[in-house]
Amino acid sequence: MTVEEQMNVLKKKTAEIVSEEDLREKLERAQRASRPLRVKLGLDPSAPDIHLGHAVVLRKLREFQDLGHEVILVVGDFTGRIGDPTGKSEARRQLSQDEVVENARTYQEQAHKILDPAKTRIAFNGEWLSKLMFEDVIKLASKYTVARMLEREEFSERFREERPIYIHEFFYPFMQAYDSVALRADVELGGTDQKFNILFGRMLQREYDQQPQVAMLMPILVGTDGAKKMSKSVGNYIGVAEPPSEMYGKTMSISDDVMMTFYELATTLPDDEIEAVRVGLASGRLHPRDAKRRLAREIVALYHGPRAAMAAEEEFDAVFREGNLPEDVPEAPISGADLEDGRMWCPRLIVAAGLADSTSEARRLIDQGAVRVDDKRVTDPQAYVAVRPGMVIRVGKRRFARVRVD
RNA sequence: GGAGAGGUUCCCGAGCUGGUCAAAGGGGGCAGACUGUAAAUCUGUUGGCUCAGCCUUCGGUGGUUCGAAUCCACCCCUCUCCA
Repeated sequence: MTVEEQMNVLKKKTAEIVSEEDLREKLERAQRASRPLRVKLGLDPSAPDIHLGHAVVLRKLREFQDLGHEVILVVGDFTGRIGDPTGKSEARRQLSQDEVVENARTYQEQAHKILDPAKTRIAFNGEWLSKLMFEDVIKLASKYTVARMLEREEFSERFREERPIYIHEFFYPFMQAYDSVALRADVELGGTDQKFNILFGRMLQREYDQQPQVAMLMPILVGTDGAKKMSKSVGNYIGVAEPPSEMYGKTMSISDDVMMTFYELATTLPDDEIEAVRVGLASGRLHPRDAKRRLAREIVALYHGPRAAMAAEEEFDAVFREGNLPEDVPEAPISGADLEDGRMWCPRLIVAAGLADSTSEARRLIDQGAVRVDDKRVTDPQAYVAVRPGMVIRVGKRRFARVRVD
């Protein structure tokens, strides 16, 4: 493939490239020397579930792989023990080495749903960062000023709002940048929120007389709430490893406003088909619900195949449009010893079945008319329920349990 | 080291001339209604406890008081200014 053709593939759906000229030059040089580019992605090891937001970046990496380039996933085992200020108003919790290794394993497994495992290398940045001496760190730190560090939105905002910024957080960009130096990265990918860190890598590579890496910044996907960036800690994410029904349901729960964004960033539909959906919605010929159903099917199919997507849709319709029970209702073991005369106080039963955290919460749910036992609504928080094996307790629309008596 | 401002329930943020405070308001979560879907909107709810009552919460520890998120002492932490 020619360099221009590669450029066209790589530019597609990418928010920003710093700089395009550098990328073109690197591609040309790589082609002449028939040496693949080394493309780096840093992974935060604190939240091991890969979600659709990560997938945007991973798909771009996949394109690099398909163009014959080399992908290196850098697991921040070292940085994970420091905490990344990105997108956080507070410093992150520090992780133990065991947690980091376990998370990395999960990451790798999930990333391979998108990446080509044969062309993916995993590296742990502790490998080189833990070898640096205090003297080395001081030298690194002497290359950058506080004022420049505060250019970073995250820091300046906290500074302005008089919220704490800990000194060690300033080292995060250095560490990530040093990763690029250690790996001699040609390209680093990340969300647009990673711009500062990735550019920092360019700066540091120059200091080490390396050709600065190209920053490839991918758009940020909003979460299911339609407001904040998709992230595990906010809890507004759709994970690539989630079961089809969960994925389908979560997609159906996004607000109509962000539907098109999801079409663009979370599916692999060709541009003209996405455009057709947009036009259909705008003209009113396409019902928003139907557009969202299709979106949900596309997303599920991407990770579980088209058959699972159809099945998820059928189940969704059965459960939420018709109010039926889902395919597999989780079993809740109830100890026979807790029964009085074969009966149990309803709030207690709900808690025992794992459908509420406390009897207080269960009482409230009953008061609110959310509880059904075998399709019969329970309205009295004092009620006792005759417990039979196989009976189904439903709390709200989404929580179910089938009773098993042990 | 000195001076000042703060630390409140999941988050933000009132309260802080002592009881009427399990603590306003907003966000988020959950539920109900409606519906076009786990959209939107509206309403309710949001510490625990077999619950018209009781128990534990307002940075920590002690104290004053019949009674403390509210007053006092000491300690810990954050921010600002000075050095």
